[in-house]
Amino acid sequence: MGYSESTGGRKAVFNPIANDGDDVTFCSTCAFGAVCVGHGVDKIGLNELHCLVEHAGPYRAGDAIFRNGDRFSAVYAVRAGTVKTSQVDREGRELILGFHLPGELIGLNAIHTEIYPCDAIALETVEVCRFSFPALATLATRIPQIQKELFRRLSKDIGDASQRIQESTADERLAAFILNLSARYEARGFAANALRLSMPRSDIANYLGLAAETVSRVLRRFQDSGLLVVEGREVSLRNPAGLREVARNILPE
Amino acid sequence: MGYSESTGGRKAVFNPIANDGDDVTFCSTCAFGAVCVGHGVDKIGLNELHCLVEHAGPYRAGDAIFRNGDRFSAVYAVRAGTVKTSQVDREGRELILGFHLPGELIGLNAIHTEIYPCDAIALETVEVCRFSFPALATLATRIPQIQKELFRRLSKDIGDASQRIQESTADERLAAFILNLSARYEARGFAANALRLSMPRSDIANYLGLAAETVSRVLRRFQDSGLLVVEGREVSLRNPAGLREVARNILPE
DNA sequence: ACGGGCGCTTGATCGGGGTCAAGGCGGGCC
DNA sequence: GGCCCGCCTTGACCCCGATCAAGCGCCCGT
Repeated sequence: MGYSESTGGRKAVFNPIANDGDDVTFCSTCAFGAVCVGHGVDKIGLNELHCLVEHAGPYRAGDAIFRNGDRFSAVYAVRAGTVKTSQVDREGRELILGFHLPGELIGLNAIHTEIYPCDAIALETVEVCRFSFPALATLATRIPQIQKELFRRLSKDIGDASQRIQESTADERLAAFILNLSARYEARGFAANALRLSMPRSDIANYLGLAAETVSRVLRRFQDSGLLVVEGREVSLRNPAGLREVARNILPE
Repeated sequence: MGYSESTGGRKAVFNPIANDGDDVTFCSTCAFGAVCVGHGVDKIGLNELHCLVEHAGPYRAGDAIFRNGDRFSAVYAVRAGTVKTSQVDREGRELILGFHLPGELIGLNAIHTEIYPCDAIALETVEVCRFSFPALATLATRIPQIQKELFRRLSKDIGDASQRIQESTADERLAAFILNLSARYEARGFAANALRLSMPRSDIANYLGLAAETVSRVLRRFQDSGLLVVEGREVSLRNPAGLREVARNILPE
């Protein structure tokens, strides 16, 4: 609600670069919204982040934010839309690393080699915030809360990737995937029980290590047993507790 | 060579805490050896790291360096021996996250929650260096090379975990596993073509998402086709190029 | 309105590897 | 020294999900 109402103030901002909204609106869905507002970064820190960020986009579905092999220079926070990151192995097969919603950071896996190890592709209309990494790292030395938040996000990505390795059945994986998306949408203020998949079945299958046909069949079985209703890419959760039961084996202890 | 000869100077060191060797020897196999010696940290930075580190161990096989659920307070660099990190899901099944050789950092995946999400268990006699994380983070704000090295290691862990997700056959996984171990041993100055597995087959199987029986069978097949020779936990690579060929599908592009 | 293509679904078959079962071997402890 | 237990191996069987194949429906462009 505050979002649409605040558009009237869009031009009365102090931020000289990414001034498409006032500071609260600008960061409310942004990667650093939490750290700025919630983790003790003061007005000055917020200001400095705003000076650092560059708003980029919109990208259309299929456009690349960065590409495998590009020289690493920045991390990006998704601001709107969904981004998929993926690699291609030497057989030409795609391996999808993740689907990234607004507020999530991409490019962190490139720090180590200074080369992006994956493509970042818009799945729908996408806007991002670009943070020059050298500048961000320098800022992190001056503002410990920003350093801490970077450490946190890197650490979380390790845990998330580890979680995906777990042995499990197609049912467990798909249930966990839907629940995970649902939770992330909910955390962003969307309905928890109705979500729109922004990627084709084949991408879901690839991400989960399944065949597209299996995704289709399992979704149908979930629907037949009343767990959810699927209509194209729209999914309505009808029995979240039941889904959680199906996924329970691979949810964190 | 310089190692055994330097023992004569063991007591003539400036480091007040972890003074079991001179500075070069102490760090030569340590997580921060590279950053101290190779990435531009000067004498002062090295000194500061030395003041921060606490040498711990020896741990015997089966001992825990830390446990799932423990409050996160420090990261550890393996100094000697091999450490496995593993989680237990709610069905009681183990999920092995990694095997960590000397010079590798463990505990980075706990930053995010401030709770260790896994057990760290010694597979043989192990010594570690403990770095209080708050102190390390503070030091990182003052010494950018240390901050950078932490970012790098976190980033690398993300990439490593992502790599493991890839669909692949038992043969590919096992070949890649052996080659990976071989390369890591070689980078630490050990023979590349003769290595000792420090974990039981069941742990290898768990780590690779296979059954122990499959590991056994595939190793036998590799041996029958002349790729390597297995004798208990001793593995001799006889045809590394052939192994690389088997693993090629899942090696980075 | 129509054609075409891509994404999705559903069915049929097949195979890699998990599981169950039964030894063999080796090392530690009394 | 001998026993025992845990690790490893080998064999037989079977199941989940991949693959192959066919058809459907929706959207998009002309």
